[in-house]
Amino acid sequence: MQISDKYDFQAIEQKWQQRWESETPYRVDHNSAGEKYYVLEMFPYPSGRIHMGHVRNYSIGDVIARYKRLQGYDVIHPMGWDAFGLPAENAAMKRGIHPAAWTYDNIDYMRTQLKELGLSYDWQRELATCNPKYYRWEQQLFLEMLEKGLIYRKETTVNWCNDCQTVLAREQVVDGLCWRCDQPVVPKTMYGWFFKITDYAEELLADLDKLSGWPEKVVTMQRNWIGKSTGLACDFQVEEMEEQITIFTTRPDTIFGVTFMSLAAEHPLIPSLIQGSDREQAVQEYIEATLLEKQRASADKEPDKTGVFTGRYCINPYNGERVPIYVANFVLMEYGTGAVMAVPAHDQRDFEFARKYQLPVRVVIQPEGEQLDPATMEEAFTQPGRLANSGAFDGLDSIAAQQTLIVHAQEHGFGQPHITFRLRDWGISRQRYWGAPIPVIHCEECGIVPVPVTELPVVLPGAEHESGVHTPLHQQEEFIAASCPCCGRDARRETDTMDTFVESSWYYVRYTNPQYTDGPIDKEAANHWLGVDQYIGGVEHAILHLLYSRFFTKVLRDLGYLQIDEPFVNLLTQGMVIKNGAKMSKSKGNVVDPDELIKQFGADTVRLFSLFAAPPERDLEWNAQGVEGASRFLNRVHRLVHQQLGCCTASDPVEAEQLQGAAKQLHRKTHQTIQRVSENIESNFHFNTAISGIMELVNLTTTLVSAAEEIPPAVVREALETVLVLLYPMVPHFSAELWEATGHGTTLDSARWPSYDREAVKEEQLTIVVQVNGKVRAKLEVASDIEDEPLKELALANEKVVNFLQEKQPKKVIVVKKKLVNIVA
RNA sequence: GCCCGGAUGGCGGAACUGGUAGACGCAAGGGACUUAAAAUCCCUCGGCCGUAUGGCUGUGAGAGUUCGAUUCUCUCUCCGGGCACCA
Repeated sequence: MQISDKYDFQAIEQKWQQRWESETPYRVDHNSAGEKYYVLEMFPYPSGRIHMGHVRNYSIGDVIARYKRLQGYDVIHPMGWDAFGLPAENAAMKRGIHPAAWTYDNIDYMRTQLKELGLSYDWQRELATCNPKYYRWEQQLFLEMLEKGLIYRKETTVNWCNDCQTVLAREQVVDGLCWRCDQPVVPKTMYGWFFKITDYAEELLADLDKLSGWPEKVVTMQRNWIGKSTGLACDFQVEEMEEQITIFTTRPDTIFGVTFMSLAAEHPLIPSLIQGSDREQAVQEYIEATLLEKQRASADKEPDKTGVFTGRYCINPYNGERVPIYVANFVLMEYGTGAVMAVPAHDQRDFEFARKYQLPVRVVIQPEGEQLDPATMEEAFTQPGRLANSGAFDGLDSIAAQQTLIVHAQEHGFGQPHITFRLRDWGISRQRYWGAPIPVIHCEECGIVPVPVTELPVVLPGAEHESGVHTPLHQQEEFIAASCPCCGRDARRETDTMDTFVESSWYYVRYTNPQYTDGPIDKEAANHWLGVDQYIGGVEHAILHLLYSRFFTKVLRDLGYLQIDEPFVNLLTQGMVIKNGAKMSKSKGNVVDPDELIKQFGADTVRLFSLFAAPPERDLEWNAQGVEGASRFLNRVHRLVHQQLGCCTASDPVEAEQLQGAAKQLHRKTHQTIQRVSENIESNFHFNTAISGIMELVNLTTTLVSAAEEIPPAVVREALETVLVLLYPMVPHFSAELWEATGHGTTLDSARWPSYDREAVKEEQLTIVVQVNGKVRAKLEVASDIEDEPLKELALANEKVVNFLQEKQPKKVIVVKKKLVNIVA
C-alpha cells in the first residue's frame, strides 16, 4: 500500500508534459479532414506571472478542447500574448531595461507556467502582438482600411495627462485626476486617428440577434452601448438670420410643447448668434465656465442644470411660435445635433431647467382620464397619452402621432426621420512608445501619405536592444525623419501608436495561420477554422474588446479576407476568482499564487478544484481546504484503480443482459454517469455537477468492490475506465497515467468519449412519493413499469396513508407518472 | 435614476419542462486503526420538539396562482454588475 497511498503528481505531470511536448498531439492543420472546432480563451497580457483568473479561464478552455477532441473533432486551441501596453513601459523605466526585454522575459516565464498546467495548446500557433511579424500585418490592415475610407484623422479635445504624456480614456480619469499618477488631467486639442465603427453601427446592432450562443447580459450591454434611437430631425429657423438649428428628437409628438431651445456649449452656431450683441460677453463667459466644469466633472454626479439666454429666438416650424435660444450645460455636442428642443412638460431635464429660469411649461400630452396643470406639476410627464394644445393633431394617441408628425415635417420640407447612435467612432491614437506604429507619413506637400506596403513594417525603434531608446515616438527625431513616398521631400513620420485593443481585435484570425507571410490572413486557413466555436473570457470585456472584434470581423469580411459576419459563435463569460469575499488583488493581500499551489498539490488538483467549486459563469470563492478535498479525491481514485488493476486488465466483455444485483447496479451507475456528465458539459459547461457525478460513481465503485458480493471484473473495469475518460479533460496528466497503468497501449488522446447504453441507465425500481394534502407521508418502492391505477391502489392502501386519512374520504388523487401520488382529502 | 443578474445548511454549491429541498465537496462532532500523530476508513450533521417510531418548520420578506412553488405572477428588502444629463 505504500506506493499507492498518494500519487506522485510531480513525476506524473512532468512525464506527460514532456510527452505532449515531444509527441505534439495537439497540433492541427487546416488540411485535416475531420470536423473542426475552434476553442479560444482570451489571450493574456504578459504581466509577469499568471494569476488564478488565468488558471480558471484556461482550465475551462482546456476541458472544452479536450472534450471536443475526445468527441472526434479537429480542435484548434491556440495561445498567444497581448503584448503591447503601458505596464511594460513603466516596468522598463523602473528597471532600466527595454519594454521588449521585459515583455519577452515575462512571456517566457508565463509560457512555462501554462505548460505546467498541462494545457493542450497548439504551441506552433503562438504569437506575440508586439512582434513585428504580427503588427506588420496589422499595419497593412490599417492601410487597407484607410484606403477604404474607414479611418480618418480629426481634431478633438482629449483628456491629457502631462505626467504620463498621453491621452487618457474617459474611464481613466478619476475625479479630474489621472488614475495612475494622480496629476490633474487637462483638456488638450489634438489630432487623432479614428476607426469608423459607426459605419457599422446598424449591422453591429442587427447582428446581435445572431448571437444566440452569447450570454443575454452581454448582448444587452452591447445593445445599450450602441444605443440606437429613432426620431425626427427638424430645422428651426433662427429669427432675423439665415441659419437654421437642426434638432433631433425621439418625441416629435411633444413638439407643440417646445418653449425654448437648448444648445451645447460647443455648438458651432453660437458665435454667430451672439456676435455683436449685448449678450456676447455673458454667453462667452458662461461657455468658458461650462467647458471647464465639464472637464472637471467627476463621473458619478450630475452637475446642476444651468444655462444662459443667447438673446436670439428661433421659430417652431409646426406652429410658427418664437422660442428663446439658450446655451445649457446638459446638452451634449457629441450626441445628436448638439441642439435640443426643450419640452419642459414632458422631459425631466427641460422641466428642471424651466422651473429654474421661470420658463413656460406647456402640456401637450394628457394622460388618460387626467388633466395635467402646468402650474402645479412637480415633474415632467414622460408617459404616452393623448395630444393636446397641438393644433390639428389634438386628440391623437401620442405613440401614433410620432409618425404622423414626422410625415408632416417631411411634407413641409422642414424635417425628416432620423436615426442616432450613442456609439462613437473609435479613437485609436496613443502617444506611447510600446504599441504598433501607425504607418503613415506627413508631407507638407502631399499631406498624409500611407507608408507603401513594401516598406512595412514600420518597426518600433530600439526594440532589438535591451538598452534601446524607448521614449515616446514623438520624442525620437531619428524615427520621425522620413522622406515622402510620393514626392521624395523631407517629411515626418506619424508618431502615434495604436490602441492595444486593435491587436486583440483580430488575433483570433491570425491564429489560423500565424506564420503566413503572403498577407495578414491566410484566407484558406481562416475560412476553414473560423468562427470561433467557443470563446471564453472575463465579462469585463463584454463591451470594448468584444465589440471591436465584431467590428473588425465585419471589416475583414468587407476587405475580402473573411466569409463570416461574426467572430465568436458561442461565448462563455467566466466569473472572477475571489477570496474572503473580495477579488484577489495585491493591495488586499489575498492573492493565491498558482506556482505555489501547483508545487504543493499538482496542476491536476488545482484544475479540478477550480472547475468543481462553482459553475464557470459564477464567481469562484477560493478555499484552501477545498483544494485539499480535490486532492483527496484524486488520491482515492488512484488507490482504487491500483487496487483493482486485476479487473482493469480483464479482457472479457460486459454482458449487460446477464448482470444481477451489485454488478447490475454498478453497470447502471456507470452509464448514468456517462449520460449525466455528457449532458452537464453539453448544456452549459457545468463541470461542477459533472465532477460530483463522477465522484458518486467512484464512491459507489469503492463501496461495491469491498462488499461481499462478487462483481465481474469487466463491470469494474468498465466503471473505472469510464471514470478515467470522463476525468481526462479536467485532470489530463492523472487520467493519462492511470490509463497507461491499466494496460492501454495507446494514450487517452486517441480514446473516444463514451456513449451510454439506453437500456442500462433504466432503473428497475422507483421510489414513489406519496403525499397527503401535499405533504410527504410515505414512500413506495415499486417496479418502474407500474401503471397508474395499481400505483394509486398501492398508495391508498399504505398503512401510513390510511393513518393520516383517518376517516376522511379522499376527494381527489393525483398521480404523476414515475414520481408521486398526492391524495387530497 | 434606468437596465440586467443574484439571494438555498456553518461554507462552496445541487435540484430535469411546477412534483422527495440540501446531490457532491468542505468544515464540524463522534468512532476505528496507531505507543502517538499524520494519512486512511466508518458514523452523525438545516432548525425546533421527542428516548424513539415520528411530528412541526424551513430555499431573503410579504402576498397570489396550484392538489402541490426553490421553480410561475405581483410587491418589497438586500447584494453584485452595466449605463448614466443620449434629447
